[in-house]
Amino acid sequence: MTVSRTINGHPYVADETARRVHEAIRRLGYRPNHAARILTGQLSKSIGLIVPDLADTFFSVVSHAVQEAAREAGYLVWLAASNGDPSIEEAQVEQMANHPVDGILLVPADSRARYLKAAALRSTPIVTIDRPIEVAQTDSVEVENRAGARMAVEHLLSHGYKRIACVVMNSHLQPVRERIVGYEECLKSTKLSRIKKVMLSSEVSAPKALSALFDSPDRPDALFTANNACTITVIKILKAMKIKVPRDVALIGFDDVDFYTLLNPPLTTVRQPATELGRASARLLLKRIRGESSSSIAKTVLPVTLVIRESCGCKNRR
Amino acid sequence: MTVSRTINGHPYVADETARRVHEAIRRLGYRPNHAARILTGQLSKSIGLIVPDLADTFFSVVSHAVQEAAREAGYLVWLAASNGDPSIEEAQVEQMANHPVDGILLVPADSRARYLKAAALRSTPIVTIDRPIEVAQTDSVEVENRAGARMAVEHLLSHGYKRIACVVMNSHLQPVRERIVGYEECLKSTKLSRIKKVMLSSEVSAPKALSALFDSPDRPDALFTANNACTITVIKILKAMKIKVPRDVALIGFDDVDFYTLLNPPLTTVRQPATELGRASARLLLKRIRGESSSSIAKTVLPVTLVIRESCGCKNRR
DNA sequence: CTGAAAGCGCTTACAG
DNA sequence: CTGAAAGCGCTTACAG
Repeated sequence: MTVSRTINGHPYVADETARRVHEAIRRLGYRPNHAARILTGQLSKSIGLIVPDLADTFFSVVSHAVQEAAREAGYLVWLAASNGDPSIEEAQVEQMANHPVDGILLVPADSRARYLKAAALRSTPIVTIDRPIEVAQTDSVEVENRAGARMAVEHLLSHGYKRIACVVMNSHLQPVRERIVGYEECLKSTKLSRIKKVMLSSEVSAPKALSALFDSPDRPDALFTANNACTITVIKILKAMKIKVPRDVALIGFDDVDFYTLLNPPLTTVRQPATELGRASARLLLKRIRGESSSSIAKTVLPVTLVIRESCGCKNRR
Repeated sequence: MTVSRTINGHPYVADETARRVHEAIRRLGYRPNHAARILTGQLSKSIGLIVPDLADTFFSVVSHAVQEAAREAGYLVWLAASNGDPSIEEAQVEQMANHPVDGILLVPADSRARYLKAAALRSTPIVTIDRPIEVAQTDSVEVENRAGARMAVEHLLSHGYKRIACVVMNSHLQPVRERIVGYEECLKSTKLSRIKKVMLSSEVSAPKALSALFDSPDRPDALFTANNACTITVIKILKAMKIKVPRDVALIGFDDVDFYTLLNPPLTTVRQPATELGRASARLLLKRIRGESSSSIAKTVLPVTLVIRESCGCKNRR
């Protein structure tokens, strides 16, 4: 008891006693057992983090930020990757909740997965990152996907491009759908360019889809690639097709990566604040855990910025 | 008690009883409390993973593989990043060990850090990834750094390059030091080229160091960049200095990244098996936890491969 | 200021 | 095959 009080810095421990306790702790190499603490109803001081793919640059940056914010608050983080499979994700949520963790940060593989409904109702608070859950209400942190897409398309329009196509992969993902809507809204409002969407279903079928696009009568003069995987695939294929950017076709991607500055031409992209996304979601979850946030759902939307480099044609213009 | 037996699949539970237990579990939404299990001396079925920087592609790929291997074995993983700071690392090792975890996977920020000596002696097994500890003995999984460097340098020599410089950042890291040794060994044995090492201490001072190198009388005709951060920095600077690769100087890097195929020219590099590194270390740790491995230290060294693309001059040659 | 008692939710070992 | 007892290492609440 006295040891417990000393360790936890409770008042009413005589200096001399505290000294002796510390001395004994040192001598015996005593370490408090965390599991026992949890069992008495203390917070576990741990949170879970589940992302689709940790090897993806975007998620690894988000994860790093989460981990850092957690550490600064004295929290440890459990990590899991779902590989985009909702059933793996469900099992991990379950395992984490039973451990128990104080809360879970989640990038859902599928924002409409059935299990999310029950999971959101459990006592373990959940905060979603990047992709809000569509079948239930939880705290969420996301990014201005629609506005970001509009910024990209408006920039292309300002260059005078007339036939702007939107190329996407993983179009089932909520943020990607939002970006498509942003693209459409923008073109509809200006009435300058026809809407043309190309869905790339896999890396294998992508070359065929793109060559069809470029062989069509209204061959695009600019592309908006709505997510990272897509941008990279498109760059590879354009290279193979010997289509030069921005001379033959301009390109703006969504989601920025350091490497893009090294490409030829350096890529113009809509930058998402990945680190801020991680930090903000961790902070929100910790607030929720501490019971500091109100009972209503908190929704944070972070701004994006257009990083202008050369693939949009900005250099040629001067 | 009967519930415990049923859940854990012990023998001697009447079918009818088991049925009733499962029914009750379902009805009440009962979840076993993991913390209580740990307290009775069960394995926690969790391991810790500490890397310097999760946002680094190499470590994020390793982490993804670790996480996957752990999940397949029914283990959960704690994640922490040290930001290269041994004192942060020490605190995380401590926190994980107290939790407790069954074992720790560690990429040490400094393989000579004092605290590692005591940490290696603790009952929680440690397996190092990429960087073996130099002040103590633990299981380790690493890569053929020396041989990899030799492969790179030999390839450059086979192109007829005479003045091959080795450029490094973070030369305090054990694997980087090994690669430098490999570079030196190779040049010494052939006696064709003088040893020339350039240490880049920071991104800020790097341009000056490189322009000094290229202005010197024995300006190099080929570069071996011994780690990823260095390769990227060098590419940026060469671009700014308008030095063309491989026309003006050939380049081979150590550590491969998907993006390198998109560069102009595509980069020739020594590829480390990052995923295999993660999987192998997780497997080794799990074996150690299960007491399956012998009491002696296990050291695994994984092979590397030279991925030949164009920055070494291979295309020009044909 | 210090300590004895009870309990967190499990499991092990023992009794029936 | 089933259950009562004791204990894992802590903390809370109570007594002194």
